[in-house]
Amino acid sequence: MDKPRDIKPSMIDPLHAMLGYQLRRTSVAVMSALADELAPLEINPGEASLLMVIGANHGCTQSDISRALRARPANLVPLINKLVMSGALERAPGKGRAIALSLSKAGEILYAKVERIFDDHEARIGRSVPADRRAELVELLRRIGDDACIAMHCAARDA
Amino acid sequence: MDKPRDIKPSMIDPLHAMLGYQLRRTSVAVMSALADELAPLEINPGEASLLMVIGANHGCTQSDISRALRARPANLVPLINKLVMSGALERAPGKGRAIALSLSKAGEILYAKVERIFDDHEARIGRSVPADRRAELVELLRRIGDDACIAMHCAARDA
DNA sequence: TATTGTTATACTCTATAACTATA
DNA sequence: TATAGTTATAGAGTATAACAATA
Repeated sequence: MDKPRDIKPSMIDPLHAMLGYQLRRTSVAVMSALADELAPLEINPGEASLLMVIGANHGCTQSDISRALRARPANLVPLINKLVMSGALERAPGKGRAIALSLSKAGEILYAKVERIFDDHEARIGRSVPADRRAELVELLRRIGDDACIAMHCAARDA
Repeated sequence: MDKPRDIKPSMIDPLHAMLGYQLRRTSVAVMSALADELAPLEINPGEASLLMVIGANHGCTQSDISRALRARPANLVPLINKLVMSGALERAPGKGRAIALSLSKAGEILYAKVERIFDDHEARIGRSVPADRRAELVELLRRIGDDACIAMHCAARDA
């Protein structure tokens, strides 16, 4: 994690007021904090969000998850394998080649712990935002992200 | 970049309302868009922010930059080397072992292009935010990031 | 054939440790 | 010795291509 070194007072930071840069800085700091909070469970944020999605969507498939989390199916394989290996996830045959994923008994227990850590984490990072403004902020972020995506695909199409 | 695949309507996204998750999603989308916008200059966002910092702080050193950008000095080496190699940066002897970095003539031209791309990029991603709210949003992000950092170091200290 | 899942792989980012050079 | 810079390297995270399995 970044050490909190003081920046030389004479330095000008031209990125200081930039939304894009602060988005990235904040995201890195927040993800790093979440990783620390999850460390006692010996899972990382990626595995934790996998558990959250499966816990809320019992029987969903790997491609359902890849669409929900916007991750490449290939990159989910090692995460799912680890959680199956550790006994948190169970696979059951699904339609076609699909495999339905669900939480085992042990998985439910882990899921409850992850859910709690996520809630605490949210409360912690949300402290700086007035409570009545949080939903608005999340919605705003979602819109900025969606617009960036759309702009990008337009650019790709025009090229 | 993520393909805009539709999520199955029956899927519940438990992360949808989470600030931490949307921060990350948005940051990834925005950075990816910036990378696309910078591609014609054959530099990436990291190299571009290096140029921005040096352009605004003529004669600064590598450790000044690493503090300003919160990057490891070791990770700046290949970026600086590339920009020196391409003729955009010049090195001059500084205090002690320090090296003062500045823009060459060619670097100034590249810097102007980068600055313009950054400005356009900011305008594009800021479109979703009412103009009178942008500074407030950036300040809010900065506070969330700083708090996450502090909380993390407290946790590390308490452990 | 279209969809799903898996393997292998490569590239980027980020982190640490160990080293050199200068005051 | 403290600070600055470099090298080598290891670990995530994320991307693609090629392939296998099922309807």
